[in-house]
Amino acid sequence: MVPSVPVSVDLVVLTVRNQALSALVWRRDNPPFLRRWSLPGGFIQLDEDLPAAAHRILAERAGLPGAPVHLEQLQTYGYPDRDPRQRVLSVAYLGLAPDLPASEKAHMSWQPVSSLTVMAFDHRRIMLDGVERARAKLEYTSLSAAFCPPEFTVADLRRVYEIVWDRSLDPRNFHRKVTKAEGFLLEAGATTTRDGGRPAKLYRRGPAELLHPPMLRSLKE
Amino acid sequence: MVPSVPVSVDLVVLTVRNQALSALVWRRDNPPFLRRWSLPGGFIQLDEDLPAAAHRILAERAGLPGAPVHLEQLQTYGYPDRDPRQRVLSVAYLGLAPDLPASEKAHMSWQPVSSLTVMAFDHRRIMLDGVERARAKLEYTSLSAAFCPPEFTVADLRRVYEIVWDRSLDPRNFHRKVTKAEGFLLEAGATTTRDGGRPAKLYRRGPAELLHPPMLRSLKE
DNA sequence: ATAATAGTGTCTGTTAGACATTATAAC
DNA sequence: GTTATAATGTCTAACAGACACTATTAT
Repeated sequence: MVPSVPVSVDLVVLTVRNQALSALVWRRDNPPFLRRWSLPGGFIQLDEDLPAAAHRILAERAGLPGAPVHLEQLQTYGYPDRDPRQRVLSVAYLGLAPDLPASEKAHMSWQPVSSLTVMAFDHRRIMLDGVERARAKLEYTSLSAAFCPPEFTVADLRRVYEIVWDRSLDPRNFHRKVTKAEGFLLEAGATTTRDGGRPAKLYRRGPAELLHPPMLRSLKE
Repeated sequence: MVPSVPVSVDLVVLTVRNQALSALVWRRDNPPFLRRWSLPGGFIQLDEDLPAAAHRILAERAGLPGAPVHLEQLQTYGYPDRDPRQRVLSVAYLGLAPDLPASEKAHMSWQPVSSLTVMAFDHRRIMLDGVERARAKLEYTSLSAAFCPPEFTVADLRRVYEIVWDRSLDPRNFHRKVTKAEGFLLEAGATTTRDGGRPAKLYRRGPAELLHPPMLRSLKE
């Protein structure tokens, strides 16, 4: 006799908006945790793969169909009373997105991570785990570009690092490191003066997934 | 109506034995995959937490009760037909252990990772994901010491890195880096001449979990 | 012209990797 | 003594961080 458990997929979708690292959340309109912020999620269907469920929930529940979101599995949360109604196992996925137009769904909104101090279930823990994963991965992968639109400047990319890490970075050293890292950035050819001053070159994501050398967040401020 | 799925916990327990990175596996004695190597695993019980299930399986199924094994969640595998009999979601855990006495269980043995080219279900994929996680974590955490007995020499630790990474490392540079890394090693006071030559100091694990600076596997051999 | 931002160069201290040398045991 | 391994030291090239300087736009 093998016990079965309902399995949900919950999403920690992060973006950089208004100078703040923000997560996609919705306000619950039913008990338990009525009116608390909650991560978008849903139960997996029979014969549905986990990544497929994550993409379906991103489209249907989160209201971001077809959005260019990097999705990767985060962790699985399973202690028995994390949902007071019944035991639910939750496979969390981490999504990184550029600053998108608002979700089409009612009750769904981007909220700064720092403001989400109280959430439904164990969703705050899940969200914080996702934030820490994102912070760590910016060091040794090229995922920072997942927070940017298809074409972006070095300054755009620097602001992503500064906001996600909550640190200021020297623009000149950052420029040198990021343009020297093999396969990180490809010149798009065009420039922009949207930020004023000398025109900035536009770049696209390069083929590299891992950064050599990595962008280390040093110990000092 | 919420679909439920049986959930198993499978273990990738790794150790360094006979100059080889080895995993704890057993030979299946039932179909499907009769006689294939398989990871130790079992279904979670009602009201059982995931880490608790992992420890229970380590003791009962793997035959290593009370062994000093570092356990951490690896990943969750859920595509629908990974078990041909019925859909099973598997939460994999990674375990790192010193060279232990053999498991008490029949059919259970340590096999070199490189020899496990064919396994039951998707267990080879799971095992390789665990190996890659272990390789990566040796770089920036102090987990290498989890492969060592409570007291060990710098040379012991170096052999762990060399075998897990399949690289040779310069003993002198390794010694300098590892003894300078803050909180990595604590002198145990004693020495040993078990390897011949000048007596080597014995160390214990220090309090640090993260290494500053990290032990990078460089690009070159 | 001034202001603002982009991009390059220079200097210095730290670190990685290569490798010489010394230290302490067994035989 | 020789041999084996441990531990320390030296040198050089690469890199991080601090910061001066030049380049190109808008006003």
